[in-house]
Amino acid sequence: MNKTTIYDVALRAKVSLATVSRAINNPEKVKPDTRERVLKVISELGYKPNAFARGLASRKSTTVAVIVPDMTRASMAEMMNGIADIARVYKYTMLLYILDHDELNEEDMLRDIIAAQVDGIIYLNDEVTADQYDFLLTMRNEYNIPVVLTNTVYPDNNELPSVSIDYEKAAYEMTQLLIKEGRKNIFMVSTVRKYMVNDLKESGYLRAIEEAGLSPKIMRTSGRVNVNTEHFNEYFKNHVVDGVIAVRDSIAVSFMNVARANHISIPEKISVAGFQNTKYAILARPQLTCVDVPIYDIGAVGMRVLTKLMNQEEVTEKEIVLDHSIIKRQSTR
Amino acid sequence: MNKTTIYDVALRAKVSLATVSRAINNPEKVKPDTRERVLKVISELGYKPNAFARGLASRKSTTVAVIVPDMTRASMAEMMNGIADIARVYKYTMLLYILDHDELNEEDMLRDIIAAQVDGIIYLNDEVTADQYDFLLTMRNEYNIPVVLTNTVYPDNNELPSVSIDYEKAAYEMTQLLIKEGRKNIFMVSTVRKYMVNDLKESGYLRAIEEAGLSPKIMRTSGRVNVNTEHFNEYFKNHVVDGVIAVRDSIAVSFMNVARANHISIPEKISVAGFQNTKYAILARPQLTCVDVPIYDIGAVGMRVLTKLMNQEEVTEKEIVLDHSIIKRQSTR
DNA sequence: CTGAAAGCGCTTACAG
DNA sequence: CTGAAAGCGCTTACAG
Repeated sequence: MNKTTIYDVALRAKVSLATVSRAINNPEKVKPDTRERVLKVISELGYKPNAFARGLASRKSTTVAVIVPDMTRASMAEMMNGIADIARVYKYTMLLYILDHDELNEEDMLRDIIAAQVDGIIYLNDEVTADQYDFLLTMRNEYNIPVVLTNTVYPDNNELPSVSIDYEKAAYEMTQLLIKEGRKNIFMVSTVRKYMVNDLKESGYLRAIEEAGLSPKIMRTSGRVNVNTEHFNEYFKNHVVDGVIAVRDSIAVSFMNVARANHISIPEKISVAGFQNTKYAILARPQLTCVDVPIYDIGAVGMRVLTKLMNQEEVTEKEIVLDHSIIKRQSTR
Repeated sequence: MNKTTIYDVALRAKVSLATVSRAINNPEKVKPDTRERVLKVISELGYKPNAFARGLASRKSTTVAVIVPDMTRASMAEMMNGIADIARVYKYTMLLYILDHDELNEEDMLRDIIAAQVDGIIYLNDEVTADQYDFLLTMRNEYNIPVVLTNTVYPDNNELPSVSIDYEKAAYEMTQLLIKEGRKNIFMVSTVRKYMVNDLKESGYLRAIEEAGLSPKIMRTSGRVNVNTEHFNEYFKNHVVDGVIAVRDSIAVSFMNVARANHISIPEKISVAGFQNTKYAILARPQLTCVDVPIYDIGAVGMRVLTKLMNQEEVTEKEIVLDHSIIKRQSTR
């Protein structure tokens, strides 16, 4: 067990513990040769400052809270990788808070996070309710803890720094692509449950459709495969369709499955597109055309912005919009 | 900002800070009415003990390290949910350590984790190298930090508690299923990169094949779709095949895509099965028969075991094997 | 059942 | 550039 403490290092390096502390935290304040002597002892002893003592004394934790509302999102893992890689570079540890669906107790979480004394908060993915947004604002304004939103859409956000892509534009471009293919009856397949990010996709779709003088057709279904399969079967009996843009890859694939079961060939009869560029898109047949969201980068850039904020550096751009791209595959012509 | 401390509570409740501390940590040691008075003040003030001070004084952190070697695994998110739900119940906070692929610096991580003073460690998923295993043993034996492996296969493990399913048996059963369908040329499609969990699947496959007097055929390919598509095309030109069991759903789907491109009907000509029961399996056409791994439960049970160990409770079963099941869909007959 | 006091292992003004 | 000392906010023997 024999934990080595700062005293052990000081003793062996023949300096005071204050000097050891400085050698670690403010090396420039220590004379080069003593600094080296101290650092040598540190590595000999394998000394690592106790995080609690350090946090208590300095009021800094070099810890960030990663708040995840929904762990099952396909993009989660990839975004976490982006965050983790940057966190590693800047020596931050990640505290993971997965929101509980049953009872979102912001009050409790607030206290937990404050007790944990995190230096920053990064909020992942899509949905943030008004309550949650207020909670994040409280953290920032009253507790002075920097907050960054990554891949999170909040329409009235003009307070918190964010990193995302322009979903409205992406949907606009994708819709234009189908229009240029000559499609006239293009449906946007969105979700029954309301997601702000899907609202943006719908807006972009509507803008392109209206510009082209076509009539907008938005269908809302479930993300659950067995449910939406039924729904597609029923719905498209009575609707003419030659284009489908789904808000998620998996929904697009689900639609393609129904189309194939009904002997409707894709992309000959219907062009289909999705969002995200997941593995579903590549494994599907035909392979799915979709918007590629640079999810790793969103995480990495978000964490980088957070490190700047935690370090009191100036962040000029509040709302960072990364480039997306459209990946054309076999489901469109 | 005004952080409320234990002194504020003590003052207002007219007791010493020791009593406040006891009211929180050892309520039974405090007279009921003082206890209630203290707790009332605590909730009035919204007091939450500072985690650092607490950790420093008590040497306990109510924090567990969740070590994730590979975040991109499909099972990751679901297992995290299981862990998080139980962690929440027992009031543990999760520190997330995502291993760096480039340089697995166990030494550094060990120091980090020790510095963080976690009460327990949970190691997720599949691979653990000999070095990593040694590292975990060191944590347990020298630093006295309980460790639990979840869904992690280590052949020589007889030290660390683990929660998993019996992959050998699952593969054995799946192979038997295809044999009963009358398949004679059943391939196991495994990975080029060596994974211990896939070794187990191969063993189970071999056992069933040998029992049936058939000849074993193991093919190894890449998990990357574009690579294995090529590979499948090439390989099966020269091989007779009427059954395929892939070590992962996505590989099975990839194989089905190649089969369809070559106008080989599934399951008429070839039965195909996978492992995990991911969304790929359901979105594929035909829908994929596969082994269902109760991944949420593995996480939840693992965390539960860890709470017991951290709480010095006895854990009778060192190696917990949860039930799996085989989900028959359209890719087998 | 309760309080005074030591101590956990650091950081950081303050002197020098 | 370096050291002595206070203090961060708790827990926990030790008395009573």
